[in-house]
This record gives sequence, structure tokens and C-alpha cells, in this order.
Amino acid sequence: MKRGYHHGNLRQALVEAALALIAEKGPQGFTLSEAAKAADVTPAAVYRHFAGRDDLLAEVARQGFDIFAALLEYAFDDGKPTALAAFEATGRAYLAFARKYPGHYQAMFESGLQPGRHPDLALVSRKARETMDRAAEALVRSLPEGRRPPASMISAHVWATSHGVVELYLRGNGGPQPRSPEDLLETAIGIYLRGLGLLSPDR
Amino acid sequence: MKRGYHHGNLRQALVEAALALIAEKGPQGFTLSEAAKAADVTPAAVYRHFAGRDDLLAEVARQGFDIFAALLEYAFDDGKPTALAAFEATGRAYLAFARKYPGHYQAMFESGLQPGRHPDLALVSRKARETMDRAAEALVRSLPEGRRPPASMISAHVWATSHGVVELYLRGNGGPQPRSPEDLLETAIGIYLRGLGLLSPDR
DNA sequence: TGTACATCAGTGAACGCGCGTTCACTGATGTAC
DNA sequence: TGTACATCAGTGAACGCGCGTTCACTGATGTAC
Repeated sequence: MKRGYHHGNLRQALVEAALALIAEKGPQGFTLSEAAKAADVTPAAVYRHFAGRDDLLAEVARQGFDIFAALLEYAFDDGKPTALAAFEATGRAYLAFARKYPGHYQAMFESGLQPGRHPDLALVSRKARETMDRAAEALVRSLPEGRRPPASMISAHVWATSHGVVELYLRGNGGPQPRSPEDLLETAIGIYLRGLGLLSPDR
Repeated sequence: MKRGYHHGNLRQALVEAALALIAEKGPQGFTLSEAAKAADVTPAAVYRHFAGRDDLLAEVARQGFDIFAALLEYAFDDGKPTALAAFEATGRAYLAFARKYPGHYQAMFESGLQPGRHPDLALVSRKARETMDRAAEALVRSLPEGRRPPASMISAHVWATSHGVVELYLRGNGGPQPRSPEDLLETAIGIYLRGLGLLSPDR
């Protein structure tokens, strides 16, 4: 792979180099210098495209939230075929994203950068949460009035459980598990939905 | 606070300095040199008590798992007064630990050190998990035969949800939340237990 | 009780390293005429 | 089509910094006689 003095699309190449580094060594293992080297470029060149290390990391997270929100949206599919099926699909999409985009996921949730410092990051992260809120709202509407918990609570529960499964069981931290993360999340959400009165007790 | 040439109990002082640093700046913000400085000692002195940075960090985590296991054990209280109450108390203890011992918690779950490298760490971490498994087993026994899910699955579910609540809602990462982490976890576990058929639908 | 000496826990200087960041520069690209 | 020039995206050297770790050392402590 030869190239001349100019790179062509260094900005995105740096993002992808960062992604590979993060996926391999964790968000703390990623350094600006190594990302530059992976993109076959001098560290100083990075500053033509990003304000610094944190800015590059934030862009990685931003792109991650973009993909994440799109995946959730696609899985939710406007509540089709049923609110229940759509909600379950949304939960599965969370885990699928974490598995398929580990670099993005870690930049988003494990890199320790606070969204307050990057307004566009906060924006796109809110968008993802709103998608999950909508899935929960559609779900709640199928419950009889008077027995409807707040949708934001339900989405927070599912988000937390999904995140916990990813952190504890998708990463190898707890040693080999008898159950796959997908199975764990599926069963957890199943029992939870039964508790909400949305699944019959014998399913 | 004066002291002579010898410190007295440097080993534990270093552990506590590390804890304070981790609680304040995260597990990646902790450095051997800063811990030494906080303990009013030269960095080289650390090597009289620990093999290096990772070893000190592992000791912090080990002490954390010790406290953690003891707290869970205490909350479970041999399944008294009822298996259900004891189980709920165990879930609450998880969150209480994360809140009260943030340095320990982060060293244990967010520092990126793998238990495989520190055998005694793996041992004491297994002990904590076994306590939670026992709480789940006691719980399952109050279900009719034939409707008993594996206890290890239940404890994995609750562990994951608790961990997710800690990561997402106890740390300030998601901005101000309308609901406290304690409330979120309580409601999540409540709905989950109802799904298991352990709580009546109208509680 | 006093002294000699071994043991041990600290010091302080030094090391090599990789980091993020800056700066003046230069080679390539694109545009105006 | 050709030329002059502005713009831009890279280079390469240098910086100061803090890190983990090592080493020969020294001051304090405890023990034997």
C-alpha cells in the first residue's frame, strides 16, 4: 500500500486505527501516537484533523453512538410486528452491537470521557436512549391502564441489564461461562417481561 | 503526622493511598508513584512490599472482594427471615458496596486486571460469586418443583443488572437521573422476581 | 544494662521509555489567469 | 495548455513530563551475648 505525501482520508483512517487499537487493548491502551503509526503517519499529522487525543476518542464514540442508534432503530422497526417482539429485538440489538463493534462500544462506555465535554456526543447519545425509550413506551401501551410503569424506568432496567451482561459475560473477565451472553440476556429479559405481565407464566 | 525513617505499616498505607486515588480519578488514574507520594514515601519503597504496580492493584482488589463477600454473606444471613427477603437484601448489598467502597469496586471490576494472573484474587472472587449463588439456590427452593430455573442463571441475572445499574447510573456518566440507582435496582429486581413467580402481581 | 552486629525498610539518584504536543518546515494539490 | 501562486496536509525534530523500575546506599530496629 503506497501513498504519496498526502494521505487521502487520514481522518477516517485514524478513527479506524483507533478502533482497532481499542478493540485489541482497551480504551486505555489506545494512544494517539500508536494510532498515527498504524495509519502510517507522524503523530503531529493527527493535529490537522483532531484537537488532540480526547477529540479523536470522542469522534470514535460519536460514530459508535450513530451506529448504535441506527441499529436500535432498525431493530425496533416502529414496533412491528408487535410491541413485544420489537422490544425484545431491541434488547438483542444492544448485545449484538457490543459484540460486533467492540471498539466503538468501549469508546462509548468504558473510555471514561464525559459527554458533557463534547456536546455533539451528548446529542447523539441521547438519540440512542430515546429510541430505547420509545420501544418501552410502545410496550407499556399494551398494558392495561393503571398498571403501566414509567417507560423510562423500563428502558433503564433493560439498558442496565444489557450493559451488565456485556461487561461481565461478554468480556472474558469472569472466566469461561456455561451460558452465552445472548442466552443470559434473553432469559433475563424474558423473566422481566413476565414480571410486567407481558408474557404468560408458562412461556 | 511525623514519622521516622521507618513507616510502621507502609503496606496498608499504600493500599489506602491507592484506594483514594482510584476513587478520585479512576483505576487508570492511579499510579505507583502517586500512591507512594500520598503515603509520604519514595516510589522505590513500594518495592519492599509489592512486586510492582499491578501487584499493588491486585491487593486492593483482593481486599475489595474480601469485604464484598463478607457484605453479601451478612446480607444473605443464611436465608433469614425468608429466602425472598434474604435474596433482595443481597441485591441491595451489591449496590451498597459499590457506593460505599468505590475505590475497591473499580479496582475489582474496572481496572482491567485479569484474575487469571493472580490466583488468590480468583479465589476470593469465586467466594463472592458462590455467596450469591447460594442466595439464588435458597430462593429457587421456594418454587414448586418443575418450575425451578438454574440458580446460577438467576444469580448471573441479578449480578448483571446490579453491575449495569452501578456502571450506568451510580457513576455520573449519563447525566442527572430522575431515579436513584437504589430505586432502579429495587424495582428491576422486584419485577424480575414477579416474573419468576415469587412475588404476587399486585405488589 | 550495654555493646556489637545482622537484618530490614527506607532513601535518592538514575535509567530508558513512550507519551502528548509545538513548531518551523516542505512537498503536493488545486486554482486563477 | 502552461505558469504562478495560495492553500493545505503532511514531515521531522524537539520539548518537558511522569511513568515504572533498578541500584547501591544508609538509617533504624531488634537480637545475642
